[in-house]
Amino acid sequence: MATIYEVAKLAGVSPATVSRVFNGTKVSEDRERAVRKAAKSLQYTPNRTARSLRRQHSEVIALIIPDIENPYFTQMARGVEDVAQKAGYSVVLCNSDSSQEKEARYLDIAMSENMAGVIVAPATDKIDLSPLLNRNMHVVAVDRSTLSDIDCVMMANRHAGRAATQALLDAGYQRVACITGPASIETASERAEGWKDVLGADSAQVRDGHLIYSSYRVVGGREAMQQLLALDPAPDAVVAGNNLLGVGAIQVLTERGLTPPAFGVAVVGSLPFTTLTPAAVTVVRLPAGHMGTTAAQMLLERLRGDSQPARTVVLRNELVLADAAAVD
Amino acid sequence: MATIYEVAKLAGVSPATVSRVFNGTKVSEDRERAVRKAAKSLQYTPNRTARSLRRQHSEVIALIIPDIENPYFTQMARGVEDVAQKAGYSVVLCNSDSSQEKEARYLDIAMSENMAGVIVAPATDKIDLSPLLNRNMHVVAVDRSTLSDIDCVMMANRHAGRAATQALLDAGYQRVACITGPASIETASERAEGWKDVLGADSAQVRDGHLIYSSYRVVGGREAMQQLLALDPAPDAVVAGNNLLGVGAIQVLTERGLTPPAFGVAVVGSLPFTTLTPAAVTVVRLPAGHMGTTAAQMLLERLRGDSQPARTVVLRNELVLADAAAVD
DNA sequence: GTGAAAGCGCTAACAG
DNA sequence: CTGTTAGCGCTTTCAC
Repeated sequence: MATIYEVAKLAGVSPATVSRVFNGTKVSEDRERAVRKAAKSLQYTPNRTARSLRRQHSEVIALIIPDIENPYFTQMARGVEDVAQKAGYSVVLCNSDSSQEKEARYLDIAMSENMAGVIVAPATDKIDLSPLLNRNMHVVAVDRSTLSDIDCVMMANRHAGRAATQALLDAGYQRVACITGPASIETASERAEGWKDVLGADSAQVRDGHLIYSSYRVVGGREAMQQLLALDPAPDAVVAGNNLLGVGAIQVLTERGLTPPAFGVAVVGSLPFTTLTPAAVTVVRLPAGHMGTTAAQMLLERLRGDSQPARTVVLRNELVLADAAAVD
Repeated sequence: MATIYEVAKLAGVSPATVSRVFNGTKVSEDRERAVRKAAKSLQYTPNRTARSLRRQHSEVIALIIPDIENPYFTQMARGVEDVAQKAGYSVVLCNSDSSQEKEARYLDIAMSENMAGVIVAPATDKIDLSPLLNRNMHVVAVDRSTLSDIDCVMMANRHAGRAATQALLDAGYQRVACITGPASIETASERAEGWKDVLGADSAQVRDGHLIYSSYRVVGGREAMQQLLALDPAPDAVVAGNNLLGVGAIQVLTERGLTPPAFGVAVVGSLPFTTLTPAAVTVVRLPAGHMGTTAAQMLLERLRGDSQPARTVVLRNELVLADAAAVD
């Protein structure tokens, strides 16, 4: 691997000059030409490790998400990438797998690799960002808030829960149940709160176990839906707290011949790969990609030196009564 | 940020001893205790950048994929992660977005960040691995082969294409069309070859434009399906070359009231988030997760010094006539 | 505008 | 077993 010293020697200049050429500092035209030529002939690539060590930061942004298999998060990742790339940053995706431990490990890596910044969708509410913050690293939270005083971009979760529930009621369903994620996850409990808002805290549903906290996964949706169908009286509609829960619930319903609209379904979050009939399922679309771009923009501002107080931005969602399979 | 020098001073030992403690080299028990205590009180974290610079390699593996939004690849990523984690490596995911340029950029980063190795699903067949290989980096290809002489793990694509086509014929469909990805992508052309194998190169379908090369995306499936339905005579069944193509095709069919099995559909690749009726769609399941674990294992072997000739492993796929939504 | 030189934080000889 | 020391490749004052 060629170094600046070899390039310098070949070009007949000092290593400092080579460095300057690759960092945009002014260098006389002829020397620059010589350097570039030498660099090319030696296949020189700047060593980022050395550069980071010297500069104390790299040009890469860490994006830590709880579930790499959930399209919601990968769509968000796309958003982050799009804006980061344009600003000259690369983003590396880390899957915490909803594990606090793995998450801590990746946070540690981001720190000790001198990464430029991190965007994290916290796996739990116990995430500890203090080591990074003490080191003056920039971190922005997405999807879920943290205890730390940092920039944050979230969805209007409670509102989404309300909209989904109301849509089902408006469609004439009588007993609207709710399946959501782990109670310890903010998005899950907030969406459930939205459901309660509409039904009323003392309604029959809320009393009768029509609210199920499950895992944010397809299998969680399946199990919860089965539980709901075993109830007496059973619900005639359900609000699914996220996309995967929605898929699981619909799968079970379809298997039992209760394909929507025979049984009402509203899901919070898009169903990007579904093949369902249009208009059968209500979707409260969450702008995952937009969340990603917003978070990336906020991080970039910080990296550029912006030091205004921490901001929280809440993204509006969009009620879609029509085709659940529509492109997002 | 604390350094080993500060820890050394506080613990009353030399920096080398601190380094040894954090690298598993033998150190007397009392000194080790002193070092750990000092490290903890200073919140010391080893600086990976410095370590990589010195050691000339890091403990992270780069995984470069062409589409982060495709569950096929994220499932593969899960597989890679699972085995890498256990071996003490972290994996960072890079999305090349099917762009040769972005891919090159990430390859460059992997190289200049001294990463331990890379696993790449090539965006195009023109991928140039020589810079990495010249540097003696270990790279394994997944999903698609390269011109370089490296380890590679692939699916039995042609066989999958054959199986899908045959299943449709066995089910009684008469005119089986095929939608596949860009002809320049190996998996796409191979799966189409499988389709041709079954129908016969001089069959009516093959002559009549019943094979469409599209993009490996939902919208590509939609467009191709619309084209096929406009044909006269129109096909009565279709083989979709990958999961997203399958989703797009089924969406269009459903919109036109041709929900399978009214129109036959066989897809190469799983449909993890679909909500379709069981048994309506034939799926040739591709073991994406397994591909990931296999690739990671091969890479790890190389990192441990294995230098046997490059191997290519081809994974068997599995024909699933039943529930397309089944868990993989 | 350019070069010399001093590290960034760590590991790995090399002595002891 | 332990300390001293010389860099890994780069950027960046500081003089010229």
